[in-house]
Amino acid sequence: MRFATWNVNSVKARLPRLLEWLAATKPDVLCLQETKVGAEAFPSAEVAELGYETAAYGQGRWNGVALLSRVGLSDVRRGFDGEPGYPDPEARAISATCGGIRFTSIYVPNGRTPEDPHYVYKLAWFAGLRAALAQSSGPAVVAGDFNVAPTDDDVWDPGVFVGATHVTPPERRALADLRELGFTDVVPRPMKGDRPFTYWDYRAGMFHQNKGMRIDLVYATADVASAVRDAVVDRDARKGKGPSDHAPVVVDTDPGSVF
DNA sequence: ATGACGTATAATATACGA
Repeated sequence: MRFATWNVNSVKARLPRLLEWLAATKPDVLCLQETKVGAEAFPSAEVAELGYETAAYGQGRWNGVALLSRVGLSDVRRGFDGEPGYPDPEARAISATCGGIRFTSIYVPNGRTPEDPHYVYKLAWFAGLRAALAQSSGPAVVAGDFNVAPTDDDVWDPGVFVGATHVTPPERRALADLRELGFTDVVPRPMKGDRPFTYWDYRAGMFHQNKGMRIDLVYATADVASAVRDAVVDRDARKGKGPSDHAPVVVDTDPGSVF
């Protein structure tokens, strides 16, 4: 199986690139984030022409997540039990069973700054996600924009991030709490350079200088993680005219593995 | 060259992103 995660930063604005990428990469399952459309406006018909079923969860202007699958898509759940909101729950998580694996596409709250109420919300959201995942069992993949760089090696210059969100000990603790549930961080290889960054700010030529962050993560249960044969950041998708500021992470499991 | 911010909206400025 090939599965992937990609923060597309608006599925409407990215639709031509998304369709081109799907046709070329052919993932069996794709976790999308920041679709920025309501479920009714998701381009389901367009991706259906490429053989994909869609489950979308959106609220219009902000957030929005979706799952695309060509290996089945069942038991769709939007959000999760006990999900915190700001104050109301936002479209940040969607789950479905595809090819025997329970996939969850997540877009974790940004947090803005460690002093901001959104930072408290971010940590509460992680805690809620952890509690919900603790209630489930079986092969699972939680993939998406975690908005946390797991280590200092996952940002281009730790000095720049002193006092900033995405690198604080409580945020990294939230990731560790998920791993303690039995999830493995499937670290991809970079296509180029020494570190597998997945996000580069649009501004000031950050991509071209490889000043990025690894914040798009794939967390897999042991059965799935042990079947992984390759994982890569598709930085080609960050190139050219009109890219998202995030690159997809593409994971291949052993063809002999059945879940 | 990958090439110097982008997306969305009750819009011509503002919120948000990380």
